[in-house]
Amino acid sequence: MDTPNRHLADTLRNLRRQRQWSLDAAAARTGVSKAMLGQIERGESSPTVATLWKIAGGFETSLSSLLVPTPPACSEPEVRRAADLRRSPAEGEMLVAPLFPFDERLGFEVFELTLPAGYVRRSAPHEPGVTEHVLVVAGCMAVCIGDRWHALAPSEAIRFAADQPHGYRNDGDSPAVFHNLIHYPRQWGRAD
Amino acid sequence: MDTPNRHLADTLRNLRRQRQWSLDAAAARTGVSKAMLGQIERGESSPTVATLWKIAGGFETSLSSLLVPTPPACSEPEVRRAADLRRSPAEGEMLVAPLFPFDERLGFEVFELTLPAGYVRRSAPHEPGVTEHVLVVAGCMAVCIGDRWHALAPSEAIRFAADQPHGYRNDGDSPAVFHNLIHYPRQWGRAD
DNA sequence: ATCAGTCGTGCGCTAAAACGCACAAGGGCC
DNA sequence: GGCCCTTGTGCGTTTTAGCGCACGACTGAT
Repeated sequence: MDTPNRHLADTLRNLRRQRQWSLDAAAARTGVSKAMLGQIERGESSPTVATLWKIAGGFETSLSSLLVPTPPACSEPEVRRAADLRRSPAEGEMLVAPLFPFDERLGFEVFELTLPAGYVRRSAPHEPGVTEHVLVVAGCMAVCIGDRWHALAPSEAIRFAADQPHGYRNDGDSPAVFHNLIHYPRQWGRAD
Repeated sequence: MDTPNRHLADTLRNLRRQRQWSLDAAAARTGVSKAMLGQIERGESSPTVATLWKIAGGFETSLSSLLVPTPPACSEPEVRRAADLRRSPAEGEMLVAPLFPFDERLGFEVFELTLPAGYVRRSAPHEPGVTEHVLVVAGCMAVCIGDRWHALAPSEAIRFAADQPHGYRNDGDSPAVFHNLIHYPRQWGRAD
């Protein structure tokens, strides 16, 4: 399988053309011979990590951008209407409205959560490296991280590592609403 | 400079140990000889992209994770209190409260924006690949993407490519509040 | 003259096999 | 029982051989 070599070939050639560098110029900047660069650009050679590192350095770019295709940003605007959001909750239960599902390119997902008055929820830890954000929209609530509760008012927010037990609690008399933004550590360039 | 090889060596050995695989087992799964794997783990060899691809495949992980150190997630919870948020706006001006500044590890930043009644703002395009999210907290507003306006009510949201002219408008009589989440394309493994 | 591609050579990556090491299971003996 | 030696097995390392990466020099084309 030479998928990464193919992509490497294309991006490297595009990068060089884009900057109007000759093979010699690129060789001078990267410290890699022009012959090697030419072969890589044509997909005839699979460079070692060491030379790839020199190339990335000379081009002042990242290793990853040379190896894995940078996913194109979403072109069409995506709107979430109220009609899409209202998930039927059991009475007295938490209401979960997915605003934006997980997107590989962005690395996170966003929910709108509504907690009935007095509601308490504890969540199991997520995978290691997961970061959760709570942005209070309305109501008075508290977030539990580990064993400490953090009280939050509207317009306040908290960010915490979610790979530990955590929970939410509504301290007020009216429903509490908050945006829940969960970020997962990126896994780029999966091989299968 | 052998920084990536050093990191590759450590992470590869850790990964294998963590899964309790012998070199033979790893060789069977990756299709790379155990001798090669041993040398790479010991930092004695700089593998080619092709073999690195096979290794990533066998370990069911990403190329990037083998090459660049995965930044640790934030360990201490970060709270944004109301006191931190209130930026003094000129009267009749837009109020910008930074909730979470840009974080290299997460790739985005979050603001809370408040638009006075009738306020209209146009923004210049961001860099290519930037994705913007508008999550309406209160009020009736509209978002302009390119030349089209999208009306939004509370609890509604929109995601769009921000590398084009865009703008916000408050359609109601009361201030409109929304969370603004801006994602920047990641650049991993810079060589310098 | 400049740029891209090719040729020949050496070194390094890569795989298969052989090696050394540690540990556990037995087997014979006192 | 305790003891020593052997055998076997699994693991990581080292060796051997060759294929391919990587470079400098050359050629051709515009």
